[in-house]
Amino acid sequence: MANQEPTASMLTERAQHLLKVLVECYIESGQPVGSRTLARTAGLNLSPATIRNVMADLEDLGLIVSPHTSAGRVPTAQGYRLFVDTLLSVKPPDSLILQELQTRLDPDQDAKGLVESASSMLSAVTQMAGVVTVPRRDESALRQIEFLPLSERRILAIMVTNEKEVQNKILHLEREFSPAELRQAANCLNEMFSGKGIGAVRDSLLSDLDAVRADMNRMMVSAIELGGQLFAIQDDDSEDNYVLAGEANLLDYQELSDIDKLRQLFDAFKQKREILHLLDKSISAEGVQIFIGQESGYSVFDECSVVSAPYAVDGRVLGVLGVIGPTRMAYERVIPIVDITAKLLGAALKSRN
Amino acid sequence: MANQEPTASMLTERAQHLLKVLVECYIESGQPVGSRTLARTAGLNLSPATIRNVMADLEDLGLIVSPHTSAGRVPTAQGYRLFVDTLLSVKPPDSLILQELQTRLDPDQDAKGLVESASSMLSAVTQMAGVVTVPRRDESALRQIEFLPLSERRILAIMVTNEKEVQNKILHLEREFSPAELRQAANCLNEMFSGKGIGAVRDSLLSDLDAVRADMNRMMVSAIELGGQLFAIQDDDSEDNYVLAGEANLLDYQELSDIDKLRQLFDAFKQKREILHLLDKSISAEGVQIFIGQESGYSVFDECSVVSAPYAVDGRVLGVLGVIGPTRMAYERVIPIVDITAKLLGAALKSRN
DNA sequence: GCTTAGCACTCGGTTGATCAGAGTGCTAAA
DNA sequence: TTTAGCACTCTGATCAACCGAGTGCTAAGC
Repeated sequence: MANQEPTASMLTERAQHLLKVLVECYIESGQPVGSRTLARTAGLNLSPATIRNVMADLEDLGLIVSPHTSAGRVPTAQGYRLFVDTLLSVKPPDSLILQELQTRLDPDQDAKGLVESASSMLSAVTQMAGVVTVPRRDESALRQIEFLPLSERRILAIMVTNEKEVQNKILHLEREFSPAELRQAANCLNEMFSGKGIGAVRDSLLSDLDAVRADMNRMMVSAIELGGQLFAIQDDDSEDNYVLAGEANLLDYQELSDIDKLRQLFDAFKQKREILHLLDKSISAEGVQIFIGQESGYSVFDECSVVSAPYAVDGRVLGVLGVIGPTRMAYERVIPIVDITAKLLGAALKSRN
Repeated sequence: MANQEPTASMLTERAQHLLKVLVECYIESGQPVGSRTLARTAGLNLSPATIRNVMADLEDLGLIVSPHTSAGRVPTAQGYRLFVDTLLSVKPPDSLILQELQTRLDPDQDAKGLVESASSMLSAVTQMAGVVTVPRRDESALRQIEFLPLSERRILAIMVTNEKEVQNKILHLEREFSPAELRQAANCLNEMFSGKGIGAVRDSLLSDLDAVRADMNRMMVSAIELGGQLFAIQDDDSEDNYVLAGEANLLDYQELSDIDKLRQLFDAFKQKREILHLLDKSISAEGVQIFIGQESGYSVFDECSVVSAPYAVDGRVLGVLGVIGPTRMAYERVIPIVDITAKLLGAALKSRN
C-alpha cells in the first residue's frame, strides 16, 4: 500500500541507509539489487533476512519495487526522489572536468556560441543529452540601429544590443527610401531609443505607429515605419528555442532501448514544445531542479530524468540548461555538473568583453 | 561464383524483368522474396520452378542472395545497382509534394533558411534523413562593408554580398579607431573591392597587408588592416558544413535496428567529416548520384544508401543535397525527389529578390 | 531445349518442457 | 529484534519437436 509522499522521517536511520546503498548499487550496476548483495554492500552487519524485512517496508512505502518475484529490488521514481532530496552526497566534479568546462566556455564568443558550447559540454561530460535554452533578450538594451540599402525596396536592418549581440533582418518596404532617408531614420531611432530595453522599444513603436503618423515630420514617420517593421516579428526564432546536444548518447542506455520510445523522444526533441514547457518549470527555481521519471508529466520522459538549472546574469535569469538521461543516472555526479555549468555560463555571458 | 561487374547485357530479357520485380517486391515488403511470390507477381506465366532456375542464375551473378537456405532472395548492392542503373522506372513525384516543395522553398529567405527548408523537406517527403551542404560562397561578389564601433577596441564588421547574404564578425583591434576613421576605411574598402569576388578580395588583402603598409596614407592602412582581419578566418564555419534533418526517421527502419550501428551512424552525422567526403564525390556529377550500401566506402553506411545531387546557380555548383536511408528504399520515388529539390533549391537561391 | 511437377532436404521460428539460479516471504528459534 | 531454514516463485537458458517456407535436383512433358 504505497503511501503517497513518503518522507525521510518515516524511515529509520537504517532503512534510509539501506535505501541509499540500494539506489547507489542499482545506479552502478543496472541490475535489480537483492538482499544478499545489499547485505554485503551495506556495511552493516546484518543478514540477508533482516535486509529483506527492511526492503519489504521500503516496498510498502512505494520506494522500491521488484520487477518480478524472484528478482532484486529497483528504486521507483519516489525512491529516487527521496534519494536525491535527502540521502544524496554530491561529489564535487573532477577538477579536470571543471577546467575543461571553464576553458570551453570562453567568454570571447557570441551568445549563440556560448550556448552551443555549454550544451555540447554538458552532453560530453555526462554522456547524456545536454540542453540549453537560448537566452531571452527582451530586456537587453538597444545600443544601435543601422540600415543598409540592398535593393530598391529591401533594406538590411542591423541592431546591436548592449550585450553585443548583433541581429540582422531584411525589411521589405512599401516604398523606396533614399540612403539619406535611411541614415536619418537610423539616427532618429538611435536618439530616441538607445539604451532602452528592447521590449519597451517595441511597445512604444507599436503604439506610436498608427497614433501619431499624421502630425509628425516625414523623417519621424519613416523612422517609426522602419522601426515598427524591424521590431514586429523580432522574437520569432530566437525566443522559445533551445540547443540540444548529444541526443545520440541516449542510444547507449539499454533502459531506453525500446526503439519506439526512443523515436518518440527524438520526435519530442524536434517538436521542442514539451521540452520547453518542462524547462520553463525550472526557470524560477533557485538552483538545480530534478524531474524524475513521470514527475515531469510528459509521457515521453517516463523513463528519463531531467536535471536542470536556470542561468542568470546579475540576478536576471536568462534561461535554463540541463541534462536529459535515463532515470538511472549518476545524480551525485550530474547535479553538481549542471549546477556549475549554469554558473559558468552566466559568468561567461556576463563577462564578455 | 559472383562475376564482378554484372551488366544488363549479361541477362536475358526475362531475367532482367524478374530482377526488377524482385527488387520492387522486396522494397515494398521488406521480406525475402520467394519463387512462388515472384511467379505470382511477375505477370509472366511461369511456374515457381522456372523462376527458381532464373533466380539461381541471378544469385550466381551476385545480384541476389538468400539470407539462409529456406528463405527467399534479397537483392545485393550489385543487384540494387543494376536495378537503379538500367531497370528503374522513375515516378514523377506527386504533384502535391511538388507544390509543397515549391512553396516551402520560398526564395524570400536567406541562404541558411533555404538550406534548412530543403533539408527538412527532403526528410519529411522521403521519411528518411535529409542533408544539404551549406552553399559555398567563395565566388560570390562583395557588395558592401560596414563597420560599427562596439567598444574601444572591438568593432562589428558587416559584410553584404551580391547574393544578399549578410555576415557579421566582431573584430578585436590592436589600437583604437575613431568612428570617422572606420567610416573612411569602409568607404575605402567598398571602393576598392565592391563587386569583386570574395576569394579575390581575400587574396589581394592578405598580400597587400604587409607589402605596402609603409608607403600608404593612414586611411588606406587602416582599411587594409581592418579588411585583413575581416577576411582572415572568414571561412571557418560556413564552409565545410551541412544541415541534416530527420535523422530520427532512421530509427523506424528495422534493417537499421542494430542499436550499435545506429549509434555509429549518428556519431558520423556529428563528426560530419565522412558525410562531407561522401557528398563531395557527388559535387562534380551531372545529376543524381547514388551510393548503395558499401559502395560508399564508409562502413557506417554499409546498410544505407545515399541519393545525392549537386545544386547550382547559373551553372556554378554551390553544394550538394541528398537523402540518407536504408539500402532498401523506394528509389523510384526518392531519385526524382532529390533531383527536383536540387533544381528548386538552385532556382530559389538564384531568384532571391 | 525449355518448362514444370514432384520430392527430399534445409533452415528459421515457435512451442513446450525441463532445470538451475536467484531471490523472496514466512515461520520458528535464538 | 535478529537470523537460520525452508518452501515457493519467477526468469532465463537449453533442448527437442515441429511446422512452414523455400530451395535444388531430377525426371517427365511439351
